[in-house]
Amino acid sequence: MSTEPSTTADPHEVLGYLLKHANLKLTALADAALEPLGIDSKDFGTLRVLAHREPASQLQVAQTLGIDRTTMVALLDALERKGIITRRPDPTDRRRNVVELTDQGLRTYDAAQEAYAKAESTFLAAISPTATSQFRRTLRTLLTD
Amino acid sequence: MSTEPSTTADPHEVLGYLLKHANLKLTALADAALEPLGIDSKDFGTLRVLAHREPASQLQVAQTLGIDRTTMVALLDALERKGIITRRPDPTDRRRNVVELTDQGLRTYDAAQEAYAKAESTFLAAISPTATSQFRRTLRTLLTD
DNA sequence: GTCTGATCATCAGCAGTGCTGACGATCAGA
DNA sequence: TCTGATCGTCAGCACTGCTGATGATCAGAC
Repeated sequence: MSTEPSTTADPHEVLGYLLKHANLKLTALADAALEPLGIDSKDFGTLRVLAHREPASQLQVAQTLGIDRTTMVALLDALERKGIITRRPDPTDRRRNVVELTDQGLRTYDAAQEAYAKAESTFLAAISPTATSQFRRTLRTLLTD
Repeated sequence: MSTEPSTTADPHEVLGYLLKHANLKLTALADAALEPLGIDSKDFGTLRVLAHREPASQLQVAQTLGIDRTTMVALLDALERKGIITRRPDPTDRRRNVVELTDQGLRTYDAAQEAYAKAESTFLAAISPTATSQFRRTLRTLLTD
């Protein structure tokens, strides 16, 4: 049986391939949709975290996104240069930077949210709403395992 | 509505996050399972393509895997150094290299296939077989769109 | 035959990403 | 006041994937 593979004959059936390319496709769609706003899907992830939390430290944001704290630095540098976020020392713990959306950042986020939703719809256009929520639920289950 | 986001409040709900981390988790599991064999999940993809085709040119393999032809060079270099594949000029078109599994490569592939299947099962352990095939089908649909 | 344009594998170089390890500043507790 | 830990930052490394160039080769036009 192990020398007579059948179901794995098509590399396109392999989960790793499917996940990788699904991710690539969605990212490409999102990046294209967000490009007019001057941000990409990675930036958008950061904005989303900031928009839905109390002003957070850099580390908290990074951990929520699942990226390294050193990677977060450059990401925030770029967003700060664009006037989308601000950093200021946390008065209660001056080791920390409090990261917040600026007013402009909030406007950018609102526009970005629409753009991203559109990209996600495009990505999901081929499957039904039921299949979509099932898909999302499955992914969540696989991760929280 | 766009200023009152609800379903997107949790960054972990976002498709991009879910896909990325699902991919990361599966890759980590597969790499760990394949590590004793001296290969990783990327190498395994190459082996699978080679095992299920007529001896193919480098370009064909790269296109099947969806990676760049220049990336394929280094990948095959490593596999050749390990004695898993061979390259020889195609007699009918000497611009091409015919890439083939060696006998050792075939043995490695057989072992790798079992190891990878085990990793995939671990990854999918939390969902039912029905949900698994549904999941696979959905991914395929999203990509062939 | 001989050009011309295309194809293939390779290589150098570049950009993006993520990591480790170090640093200074700061905090919390002994 | 010490000691050890934490946070943000930075330099440096590794990995990946890309572009653009090169040399060898092929196929078709003439």
